[in-house]
Amino acid sequence: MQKIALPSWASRGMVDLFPSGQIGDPDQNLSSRLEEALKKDKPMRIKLGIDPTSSSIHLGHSILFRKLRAFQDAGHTAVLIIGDFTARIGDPTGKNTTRVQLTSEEVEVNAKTYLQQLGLGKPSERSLLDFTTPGRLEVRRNSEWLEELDLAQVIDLLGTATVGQMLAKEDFSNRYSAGTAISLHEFLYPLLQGYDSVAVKADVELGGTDQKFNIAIGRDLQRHFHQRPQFGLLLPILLGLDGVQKMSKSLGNTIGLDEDPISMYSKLEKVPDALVDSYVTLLSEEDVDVLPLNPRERQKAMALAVTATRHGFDAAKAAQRDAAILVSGISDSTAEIPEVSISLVKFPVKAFYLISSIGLCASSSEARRQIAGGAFRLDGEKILDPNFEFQESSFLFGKVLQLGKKTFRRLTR
RNA sequence: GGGUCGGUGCCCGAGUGGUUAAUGGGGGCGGACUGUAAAUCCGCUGGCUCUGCCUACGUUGGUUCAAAUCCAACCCGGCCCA
Repeated sequence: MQKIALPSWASRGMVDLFPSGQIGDPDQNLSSRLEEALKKDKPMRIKLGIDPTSSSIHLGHSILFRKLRAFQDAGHTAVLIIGDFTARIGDPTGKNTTRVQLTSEEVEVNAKTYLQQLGLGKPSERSLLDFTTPGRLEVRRNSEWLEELDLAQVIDLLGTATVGQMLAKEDFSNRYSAGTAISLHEFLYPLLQGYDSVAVKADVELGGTDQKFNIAIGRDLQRHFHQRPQFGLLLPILLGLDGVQKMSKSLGNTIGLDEDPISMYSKLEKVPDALVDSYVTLLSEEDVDVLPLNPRERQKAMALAVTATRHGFDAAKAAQRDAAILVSGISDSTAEIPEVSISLVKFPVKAFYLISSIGLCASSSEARRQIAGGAFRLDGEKILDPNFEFQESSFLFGKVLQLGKKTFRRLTR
């Protein structure tokens, strides 16, 4: 049997696929399985687990969803697992005291926002996942089956893995040798995630490269429960805006999926050069070969392409134009700037208070500092006195308040 | 369970009775510079409609005119022993 190449929609951006054997066994070869599925008109089941501990999704998450969508568009079934059970237990990983102990209500709220961000209720061409075509999506919660496990079954699960295997996992071994605590139930996590694969009879599991271990455990468990083991398809972890660390909310280097076109575009266009190609491959439909060679132009083209996948080409183009205008320091009445209403602000108002009350600074103290540091402009003119009083709200209507080089708010009624 | 070391601001980490909102570094934010950025230099980095007032050094109590610093109990973690 000869090797069948993986279609490009599946291989784009992929960093690892296992097993990837080319021998006659279709269980060893995803290409054959995809063909087989089409021939028998039996869609493959593509698993992706999400952790509803926070409610907002950023571009880093989206690369997995984009891949999931590609499988959907090829006629397969996306099985989206909301890890509500695991989230409720709380992730004990952090050495700081903030244990995320979410109630089931909070998890539900997060899950709902999550699904909305993925495009629930939106037309499918603009949404991240296809929610509408019948048979293309299953949304499951792992409490469905994890809640049912009794101790005997848990012990059975624990018996499938060894301490040595667990300690071989990179983060466990790091923490072990660094002397930081590892709670026993953390060992259960990979097993529970693996059991999810059994429960939904996954054929493929998608994940970041850091998920290799957990996905492999899923294969072991499926074999243990006499199922056909899943494939693991790994995608890179997207690096964040700093270009060094992975994109993560806690590191503050993210771009939210929901961000308006301008801030999305302007964050993207100043991503480090080294990241540009990977952003294009992972976050857009564009082909890196057609990008301009000049690094600055290449960044812009990337920012445009990526923004377009979320907001459409026209909005992205407008954002590009507006971003250029804004950075030049001149406010232009046509520029699309996020608006903020000042109708609730009581006048007269001091500058620092106005700024903190519309949320441009986290606290009034910070607003004072930023003003003193020359960070604020109103219609291009620097505000230097935190205590400057604006007498009338009408004076501010339509004006643009600017923090630093990239944050803008148009003040409205 | 026993011994021992330790828990400081977003993170790391100084400080061992008295100008301490707490040295220093990282990160973040802002300013200058630049192809935006990076690098570099500079400033800021607890809160409060702020010439002042609050809250902060694991928790709770105690000693003292005065405590992150001393004492006690408790909680949490590392290591060694069981």
